[in-house]
Amino acid sequence: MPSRSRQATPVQAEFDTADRLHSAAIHLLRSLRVEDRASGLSGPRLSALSVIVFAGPLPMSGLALAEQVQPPTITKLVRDMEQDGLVERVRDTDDRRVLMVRATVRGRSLLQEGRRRRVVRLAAALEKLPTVDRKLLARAARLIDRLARPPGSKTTVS
Amino acid sequence: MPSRSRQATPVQAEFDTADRLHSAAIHLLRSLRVEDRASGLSGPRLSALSVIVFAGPLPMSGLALAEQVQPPTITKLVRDMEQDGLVERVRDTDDRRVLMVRATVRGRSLLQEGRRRRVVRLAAALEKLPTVDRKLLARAARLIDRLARPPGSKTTVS
DNA sequence: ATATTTAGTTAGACCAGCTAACTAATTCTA
DNA sequence: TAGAATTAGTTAGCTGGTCTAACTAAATAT
Repeated sequence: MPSRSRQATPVQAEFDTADRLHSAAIHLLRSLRVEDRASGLSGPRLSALSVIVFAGPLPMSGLALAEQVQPPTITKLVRDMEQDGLVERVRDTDDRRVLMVRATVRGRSLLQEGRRRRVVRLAAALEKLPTVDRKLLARAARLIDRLARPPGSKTTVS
Repeated sequence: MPSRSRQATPVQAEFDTADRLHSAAIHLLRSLRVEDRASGLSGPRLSALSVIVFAGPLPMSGLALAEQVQPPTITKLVRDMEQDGLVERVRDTDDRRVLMVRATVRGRSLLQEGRRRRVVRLAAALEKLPTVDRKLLARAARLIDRLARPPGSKTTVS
């Protein structure tokens, strides 16, 4: 629903792009959400689990940072995922305040499955696109992700 | 967190792009969410209000369609927005089952303000990008949005 | 005239996010 | 080294957005 540029001043152009990107992201995620219940892995879980699998084990705080959410959000997320047997929390022996989160075998395999499910529809749509468009989107995805982690995000994660 | 392609088979390539796009979208929205409370317009509200302003007045069902959510979601969203004086619901005189939603003056002006706030950080980041990248993202945004409305979405709504 | 369909709502559940206030462990400092 | 300050994480309690199932009311079709 963006693109209400009357006469695109330079600034207006970026603004429109930003707006369009924003609403595209909303719609994209909404359309993917359909697969959620099927796999038992929602977007946030999927995203967190992915970090845990590929960058873990890591402390709760590290996960919060990587996921750009507040600590309590992670507490709840990880607690629920632990209950579902996807991850485990292990007290760090050096610093006994920190809890390391690591994926279980089940978590690992569900991640593969869940990612597959969730993006499969998108991947299918992608396949129908001309090669140029696909390449464009591949580059765009990287750009967007960088854009979305602006100031001091030095997260190694992905 | 994507890009775990060992050897990119054709299918694998699309899968990776899809995955990356997915996680880019999550991160993008999270990073934008910071501005939410400031403007009082969350993502969904902003998106819906945008539809209402530029494609409205329109029936609840039309809004649900445009926003790709179930009717009850719209009921609540619009009810709350009405309470906040952003929109009004008017019973259609022809078909007295339908409720037309239209933006109030306040809604209109808050939309401008809200969009500005919410995407301003993104737009700023965009400005720092080389022109090629900006153009790429502008095209990508359109593509993504189309991708996200797959089968029979003939919504006129931008 | 009744049955069916359609538009929207209500009820009730769930998940994801937040802030504020807390506990426990660690580190700093006087 | 005792006490203060900091840091990691949790709990409690709120808001918002989403869903499905079951409903009401209006319109349409048989």
